[in-house]
Amino acid sequence: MVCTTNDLSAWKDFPKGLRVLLLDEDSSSTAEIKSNLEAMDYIVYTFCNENEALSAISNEPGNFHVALVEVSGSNVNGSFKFLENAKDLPTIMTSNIHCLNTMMKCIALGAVEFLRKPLSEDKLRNIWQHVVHKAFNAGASAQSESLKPVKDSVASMLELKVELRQAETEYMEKTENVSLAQESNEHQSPASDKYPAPSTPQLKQGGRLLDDGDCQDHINCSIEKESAEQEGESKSVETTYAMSQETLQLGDPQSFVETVIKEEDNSTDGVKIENNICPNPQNKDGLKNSNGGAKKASGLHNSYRTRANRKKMKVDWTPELHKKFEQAVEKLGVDQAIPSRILELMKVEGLTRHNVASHLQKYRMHRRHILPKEDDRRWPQHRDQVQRSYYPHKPIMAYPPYHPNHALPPRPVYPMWGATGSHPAGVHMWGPPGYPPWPTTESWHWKPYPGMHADAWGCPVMPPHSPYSSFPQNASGSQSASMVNNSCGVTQKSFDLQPAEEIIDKVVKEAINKPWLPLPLGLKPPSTDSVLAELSRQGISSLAPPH
DNA sequence: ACGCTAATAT
DNA sequence: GATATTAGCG
Repeated sequence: MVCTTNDLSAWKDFPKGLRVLLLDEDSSSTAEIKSNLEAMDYIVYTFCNENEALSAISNEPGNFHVALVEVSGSNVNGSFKFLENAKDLPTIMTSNIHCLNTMMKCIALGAVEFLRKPLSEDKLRNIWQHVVHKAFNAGASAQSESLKPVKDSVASMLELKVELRQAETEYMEKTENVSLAQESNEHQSPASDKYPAPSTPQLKQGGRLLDDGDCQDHINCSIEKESAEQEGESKSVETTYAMSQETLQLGDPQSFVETVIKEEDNSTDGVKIENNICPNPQNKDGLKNSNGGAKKASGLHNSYRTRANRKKMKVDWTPELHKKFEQAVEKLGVDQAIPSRILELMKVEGLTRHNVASHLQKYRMHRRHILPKEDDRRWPQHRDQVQRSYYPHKPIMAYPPYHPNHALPPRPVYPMWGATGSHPAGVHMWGPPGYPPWPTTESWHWKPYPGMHADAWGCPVMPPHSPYSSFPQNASGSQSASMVNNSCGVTQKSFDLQPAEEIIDKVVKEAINKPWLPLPLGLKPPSTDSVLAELSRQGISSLAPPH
């Protein structure tokens, strides 16, 4: 075809000579773009309607490397038609209109990028990237003759670079770029062609997520699978996750959540390279979920490369990721929340149980250490009756599940995870500014019983004066129990019956074994005073710090 | 195997 | 110092 080995040798100054199909109905802008591109040594072929362009493609397949297509208001369908019929050609859409839906549709139809007009020189200059990406990431079917030379050429360039770098470094693993080249040769999946350039072939993701209809996340950077973590050196097949067309729903742009995992790469001098990619901050508008207005950062992720080394990945617990974590925990109930189940519920590709366990550990620590203080601080009058109200412990206490619609106390002061307000700019993971990072409004259910909304909570209402004998809802008379039952209309047989000894044992035991959990009703943690009193009774007058 | 905690690393 | 990973134990 047009790309021959001669071209290859001529491509020392790549991307010079790359052939651009320019489809634009507006002749003046066409001329401008053309001249700009030509100034950059691209070879430009212009067309003013899609049929012409398409026939040019079909007549001379492989003649073009990349297409630049205008999406005009008047002929949107023409653009789409082109897209659909030129799947083998990396196609960049350009437009004055930047309607998110249109953009989405273009991308969904296979466009590699959507550029807003006016097309700056920078934008134009870089269009070759899509050609290279295609050359390396497209399936064999799409490996047209025009791409092959590109690939070879680029590969050889990269190899050159590798040698140079190796010369100046002591030890270094095979450069990712090389493995990239090799991998794309070996692991190409047939279905992996014609995806947006920045994204690499993806795993399809099955099933829906949490029942609130939340979105699917993809970790867009390669992580090793959990199965690989126990086995020694099995070269784990790297997978890079990106948006899949199956999950793409045109009318539902908010269903993309940004989830980023940083990959750390201790290369030569120990400089950390973060492969943190989220290049398209495009749609911030109207990203409200119907079920609660959760804001979603969205973005198509440019997974830049596919790598095959076994470096440890660092999971970046973005707000989105954490939110899923939190939702999983909520769904399970704090006490039932164990790493494996959370992992299951989160349905995040690539996340390992270890990651979740680690996060869970922190989460619990946070709850354990910060919350009681918060509680105290907010209701000092009940200092020695710290009541932890969120306790959906089904088996024993039969608390009602989390109710998403309950009213929140106005301007609640939620506990912060990290230092109080001393987070620099890195708060990105802890939610929108002004909000405390971890506990989102949905997840923290601190209801002082004085003003508690029993309707929403169902029943963990306890008279402020209730004695701290066990099970005040029974001990203090059936009155409170029945009142509660009446008021919330929930039948709670367990409250009507005198708890069996074993139940009490179980509760107490559990309270002891799982200190991070809220205490069941009627149990209270020892007050500071009583602890001190007991200590002094035992002859201990001062406390050594916990460590 | 799994969950949890503590130690370790970044 | 905060946060994620790893190791070790039950």
